[in-house]
Amino acid sequence: MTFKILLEEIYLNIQKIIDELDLPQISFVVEPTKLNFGDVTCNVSFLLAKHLKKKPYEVAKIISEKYQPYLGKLIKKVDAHQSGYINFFANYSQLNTIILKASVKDDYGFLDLGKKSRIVIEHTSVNPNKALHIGHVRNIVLGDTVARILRQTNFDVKVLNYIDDSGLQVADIIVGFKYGGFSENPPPGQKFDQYCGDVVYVKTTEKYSSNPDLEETRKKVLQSLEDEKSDIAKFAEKITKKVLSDQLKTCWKLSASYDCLNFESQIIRSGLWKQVFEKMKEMKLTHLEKEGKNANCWVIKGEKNEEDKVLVRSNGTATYIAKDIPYAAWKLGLLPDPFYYTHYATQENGKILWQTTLDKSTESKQDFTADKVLTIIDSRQSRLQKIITNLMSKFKSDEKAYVHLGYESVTLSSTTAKTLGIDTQGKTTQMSGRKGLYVNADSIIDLLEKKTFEETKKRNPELDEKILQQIAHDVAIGTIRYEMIKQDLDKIITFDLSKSMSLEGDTAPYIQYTHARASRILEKAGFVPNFGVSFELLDNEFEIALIKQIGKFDLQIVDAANNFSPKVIARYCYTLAVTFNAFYEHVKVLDDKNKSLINERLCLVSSFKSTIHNALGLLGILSPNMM
RNA sequence: GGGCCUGUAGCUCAGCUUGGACAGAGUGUUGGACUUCUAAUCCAUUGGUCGAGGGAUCGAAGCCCUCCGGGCCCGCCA
Repeated sequence: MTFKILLEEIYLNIQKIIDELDLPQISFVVEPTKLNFGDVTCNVSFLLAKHLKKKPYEVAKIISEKYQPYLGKLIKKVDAHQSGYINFFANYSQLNTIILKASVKDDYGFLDLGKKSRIVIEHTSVNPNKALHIGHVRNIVLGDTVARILRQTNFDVKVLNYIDDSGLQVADIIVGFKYGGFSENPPPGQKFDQYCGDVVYVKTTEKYSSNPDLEETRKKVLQSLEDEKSDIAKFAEKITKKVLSDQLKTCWKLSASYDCLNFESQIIRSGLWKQVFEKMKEMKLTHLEKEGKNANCWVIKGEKNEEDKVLVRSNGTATYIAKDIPYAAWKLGLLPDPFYYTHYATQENGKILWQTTLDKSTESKQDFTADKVLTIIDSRQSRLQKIITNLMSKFKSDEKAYVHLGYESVTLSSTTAKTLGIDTQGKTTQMSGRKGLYVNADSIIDLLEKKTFEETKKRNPELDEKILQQIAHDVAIGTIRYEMIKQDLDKIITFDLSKSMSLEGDTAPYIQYTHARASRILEKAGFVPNFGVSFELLDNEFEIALIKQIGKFDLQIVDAANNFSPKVIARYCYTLAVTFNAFYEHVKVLDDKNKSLINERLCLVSSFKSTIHNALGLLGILSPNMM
């Protein structure tokens, strides 16, 4: 029972008034006020003003008049404002108790939007030939956060990580190992994924321009990758699994987790493509081009002015997109599942991570398909994703079955590019794995951990090294996750090394710090606050403001879940933290002489603490008790 | 040439889905607050023709149209 209930009650009552007065049915909004005009506001009078040919204020007066009988327990006053808004004033002596008691329950912020329905999310999906860079981190954090929000709203979420282990980028490092003379062992101290990406991949791709033979070799390697019995394929499997294992360490460090790893090589060998291709032919979604530049190719017709997309080359081989289509169809459960599943690892949160296999002798069948699929890939792939979305909507007869959640990429600031040895003349620049121009995820985490360790030690010199390290880690991961999530998906993030080290203002540490402050108050109080009281003493502006914010948690979750917009939760966390800091500054909880008041305030602090903890948890950010 | 995204304070961004009450934050500037529940904090100060123009509306940062600036994508590569 929270703000949401308030809104719903007012909405229903206004609807009743509309019916009673026989007014036209319109879709009005009841929402929390942004400014200091009561607690809840409604725009119905603006909308009705048009139909009734009256001024909004006149309509507001009529409706607020009619609302009088509905006033009572939760709403004590309704006011028709000059501007035309109808403003409602909550009865805090009642609402306080309701919100505070609800907020400390385990299920606070758990909403049943999904009704346990299955949703599959794919994210991360990094080529297994290099270490993760800061751009991949945006994908991982976005995907993981959306998964957390959907779980919180009672969806049965399964997270997939697609491993493109048979693509060109993998072929590149195989060429490097087999024909470029690179050792299979990295120099001491270097992670294998970093060695593959920073050294083998970069140096091998450099050689192609001066060595055309090597490019021929790459083509042959690429072909051999598809044949599971070839030595190249076996070797590649060994290498990519090693890279993958290192990449996953980074993902786990970022608090991300998965349910299943899907290997592209197995999708190719499974024969799923043939089935989908036949289906597409039947449904006339692809056709064989007779003439023109795509003669003898199977193509998908472009919409309007868009180019046709080649599916099968004139030599009969399938193109890149022909690997993605069966995978998408498989995720939607449109094809019989050819895979078996083996245990890859048990993750830190206790969840088992499975991996696909084609080996029938292995243990089990699992189900990682759903009627609803969310694929998280950056918007540079929007065009391809749009083709797949269209196809899937026809297969599934559902426009929204397959959703591409796109986001803008992470670019490097010119100063950061310069530290990597590239002069971009003041402009930001796209990262490039091939050129070795990127900021490595592990190294940025390390830098942040070092910095947060120093900051924490400065404030808590008496603390044990291990505890300091744990706090530093939680704050560092919080910082990087928050930076990746706080802006909208369609905004480019310009990554700057020095700016990313900021721990003040609108950052995770700011928010985490409020949690530490609240913990300390509760600790110093020396007793567990008693919630069995009426909370009528909490009536100053800081207390009320804080209770109000706490009561808005579930509204934000609904918004975030419906729009796949984790930023909403990030903004909520920040606003809630700001409100708490104002309270902290102006209300000395433990100083008061009135014991009952201290108790009620401690309840409020406790309520805040658990709400901010839950809200940060949705972002995959932990809340230390000390900082 | 076509498609997608974007333009709000010096800088980085909310607000736009659902038009309505003085356009909000952070950072930066300048000044102030730690014998007090941790100053990773708070308070004050400074700062905006909401890219430009037009349209519909009683009313536009938001909706429609045109233009301008910036980014990304458009291979029988993956």
